[in-house]
Amino acid sequence: MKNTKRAKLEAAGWAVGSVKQFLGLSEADEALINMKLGLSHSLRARRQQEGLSQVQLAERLRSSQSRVAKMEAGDPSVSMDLLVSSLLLLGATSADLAKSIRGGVKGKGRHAA
Amino acid sequence: MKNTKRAKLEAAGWAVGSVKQFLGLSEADEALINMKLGLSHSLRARRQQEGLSQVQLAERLRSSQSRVAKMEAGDPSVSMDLLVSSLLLLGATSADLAKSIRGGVKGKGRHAA
DNA sequence: TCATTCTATGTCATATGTGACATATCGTCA
DNA sequence: TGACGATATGTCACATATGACATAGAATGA
Repeated sequence: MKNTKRAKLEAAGWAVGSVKQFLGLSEADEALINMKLGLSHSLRARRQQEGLSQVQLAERLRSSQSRVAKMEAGDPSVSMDLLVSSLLLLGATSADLAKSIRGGVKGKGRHAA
Repeated sequence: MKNTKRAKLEAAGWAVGSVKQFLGLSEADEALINMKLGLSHSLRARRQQEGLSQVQLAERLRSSQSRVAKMEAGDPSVSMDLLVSSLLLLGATSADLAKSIRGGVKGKGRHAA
């Protein structure tokens, strides 16, 4: 993963999938990104659900606010492992994660195709 | 992740979950490991389905035989990202992955509790 | 027995991810 | 306006994952 524009575009609310051929993304790359974005959004949703700030969540995860921000932004520098283990620490079940992964990005995107 | 005995035990066919308190594993750690094992097994299943050797699969993935072996063995050194992207390259869909993740290890384990 | 093929395991240099820090942006309230 | 809290972004030292290589074990066939 190199291109950073990608994540920015997507985090900015693009309908994911629309940027596929735009950059040289393979189907697999695209799918992986979608899955990660699904997890990112789940993470933010759960955090807000619990009424936590990024700082508070970072404490629970024994991480830092900046990393939490990056997780939620779908930054290419965050691994799926980190997203998943964070969600698990927030109480998500395997079934929850499966849903996030399968559904990819759920939030009604602006610019929807 | 540090302990390597863990993966060995599990790869050896233990009913996953039975080793939980045995080592100092949190629920989250355990869940993550289960998910990874589910993916590992899916990978092996798909490879065999296609009649590929580990060497052949490694070529497709632009990786090496040893890493494929480690992926399939559930070695702690392999990331979820690698497992997932490998499965995607093998043609798995998001739904397939969701299933593997949700179900964790599927194979009827010996030593079942 | 020896070859051959496939898989497992250990090690290493390099690539990538991570937490931490600084700093910027944004919104809200006085 | 300024101050405050929350979030975003860039950078860096250190940790971990990765591909590659060597080598060992296991299974099969001659």
